[in-house]
Amino acid sequence: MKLEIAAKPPFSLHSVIHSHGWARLAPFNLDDETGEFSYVLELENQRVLKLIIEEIPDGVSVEIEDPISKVEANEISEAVAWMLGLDQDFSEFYELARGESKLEHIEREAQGRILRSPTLFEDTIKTILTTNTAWSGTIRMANTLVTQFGEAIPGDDTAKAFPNPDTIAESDEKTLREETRLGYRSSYILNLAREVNSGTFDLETLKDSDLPVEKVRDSLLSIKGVGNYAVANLLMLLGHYSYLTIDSWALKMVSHEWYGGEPVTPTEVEQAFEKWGDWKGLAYWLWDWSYDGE
DNA sequence: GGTAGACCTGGACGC
DNA sequence: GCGTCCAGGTCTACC
Repeated sequence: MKLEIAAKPPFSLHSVIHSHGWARLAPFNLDDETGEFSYVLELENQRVLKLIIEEIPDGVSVEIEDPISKVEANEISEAVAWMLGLDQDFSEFYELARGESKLEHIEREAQGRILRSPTLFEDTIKTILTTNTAWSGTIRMANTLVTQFGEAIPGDDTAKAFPNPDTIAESDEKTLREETRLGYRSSYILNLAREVNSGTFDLETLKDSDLPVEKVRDSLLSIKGVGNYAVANLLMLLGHYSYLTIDSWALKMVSHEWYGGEPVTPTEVEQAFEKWGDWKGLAYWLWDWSYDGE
């Protein structure tokens, strides 16, 4: 079974996949040898399917091994469209960026879309898993979480979906610490799963909320484990670019780019991108640093 | 409101 | 082998 989903041009699946590290976090999978890009999705009816996503002339195709119903096809199409930002329009940003040599590549390569998970719950957990750890640690923790708590495709225990809030909520901090090895993040993730599962916190409504970005930010900041860096990352995934994902890497890059290697503060990083207004988060993210950080 | 210090883990590094 | 440091931060107590 193969679905075809249109994307607003210009579009590049390669640019979405490489927009950040998410393609390396389970249940995404990017095969370095074949180039195959896939995601294991659990549908609302709890059916678990592997989606193989490829670029086609006007968008993407999604290959599913087994037959699916029309309702399931619609759910998959909506999920993939969200994950790849197929409806997103960056023409205003492209126009603004013309003439800036450090951003001259973005329109040519159709950059701007940032790969995201089907749910904000999954992206929030993954963002928490990026904090205060090496990237290899983030990959390990996400993989263990999926392996330990995710629903498998029938007959294939190696392919599992991202766990639902209820599955994690039923766990406990000891298990998350000692078996999933999430460290001090265990309590953050357990609290979030329990709040979402109980309905205390309706996280998913923030995906298409009419609230001002400041209100969305406040709501996300109320999550334990989500601070300034994490909230900026989540806002960027939601399509709000007025905050910068200032982490230790950003400080190093801006220091090298404009301050001759001298230490800089988060305020100075903000100032460096102030001219890009509501697009500054994306300008920072897509900036050609051409400095490898070594 | 600003800022030390603690926090899990695992890989890199020096000895 | 072993100890130390620290990585794509955040929270809390304290001032």
